[in-house]
Amino acid sequence: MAFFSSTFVNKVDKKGRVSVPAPFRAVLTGQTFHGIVAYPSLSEPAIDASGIDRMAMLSNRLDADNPFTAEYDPLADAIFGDSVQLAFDPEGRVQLPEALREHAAIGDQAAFVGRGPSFQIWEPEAMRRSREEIRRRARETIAAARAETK
Amino acid sequence: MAFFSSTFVNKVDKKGRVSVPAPFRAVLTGQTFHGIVAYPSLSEPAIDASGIDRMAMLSNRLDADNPFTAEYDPLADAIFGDSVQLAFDPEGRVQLPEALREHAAIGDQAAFVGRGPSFQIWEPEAMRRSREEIRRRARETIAAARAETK
DNA sequence: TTGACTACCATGATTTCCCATGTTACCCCA
DNA sequence: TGGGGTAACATGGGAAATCATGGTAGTCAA
Repeated sequence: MAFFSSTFVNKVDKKGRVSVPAPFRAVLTGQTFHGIVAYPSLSEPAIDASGIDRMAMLSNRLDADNPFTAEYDPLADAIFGDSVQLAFDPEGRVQLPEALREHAAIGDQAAFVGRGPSFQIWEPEAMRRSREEIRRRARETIAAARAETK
Repeated sequence: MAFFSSTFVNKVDKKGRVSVPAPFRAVLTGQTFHGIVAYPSLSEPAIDASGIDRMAMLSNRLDADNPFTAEYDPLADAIFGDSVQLAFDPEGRVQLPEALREHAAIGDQAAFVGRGPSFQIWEPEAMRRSREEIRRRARETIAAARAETK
């Protein structure tokens, strides 16, 4: 019943290792796989990630919802085909594969962004820009809603 | 069901710690997470906060929908990316992260303002000004309404 | 043997916990 | 009703544990 929340920026060392923020690791304790599952985001230059339990759940839901629809194949393919299980080392770090780092343009820093049941990993500057854009839109939506009620 | 009400001003020490007013803590007892959830207000220089149960509710609603819809991203980001879970220390204090303190321009004092199911944290002087402004507008609205009925 | 990966160790910084203090609010009783 | 006592609370500082990070050595496989 814990969530991934908040944002943490950690360093990526020469070997490609990154510390997963301790609060995130805490959320994952007790799961069957001691690490995270990661795959490239379908819509953003970021890495989507969560514990393995959620992947299992997603798999079930996808399968139950639409195993024969047109959307299933590409979706299932994108998610499970490109997903990687990254185990924690004794210090709670994971090794980001080159392909994932490239997708998110991650250099020597990685931003972990909580999203409730899952989280994302961004290149910090790209995340800042994306977030700014999101806030701008949110404010516009609010403003539009207010204008309507007048 | 209890509500956050009244206003309390407490000190922020060198380490960034603040006592959450005892009456507010009392409202939060019994929740699954012993602390508060805080995030920057979209429209004001203040910090919005509440217990974690409210977050859990939001999360469940989000996740019940298909997590691959277009609305999911910005919403999940706004709610969880910017929110922080702040645990109580044994004395009932929380540590306000630098980013939040900055957003609300909080120095060595913080004002806790009850808002029913949630509360806000302000820099005391900014809160005073904001309240004054709100009252002024309320008076104007009333005055305008009276003028119309004449 | 080389390269990649994993475990192990060291270090500095931060955070958390624990204890002490002063103050205020509340209660009980004479 | 006045006074003393007690409990709750906000606050401060120091100690201990946690965490992020960097480097080194060992292991396995190609």
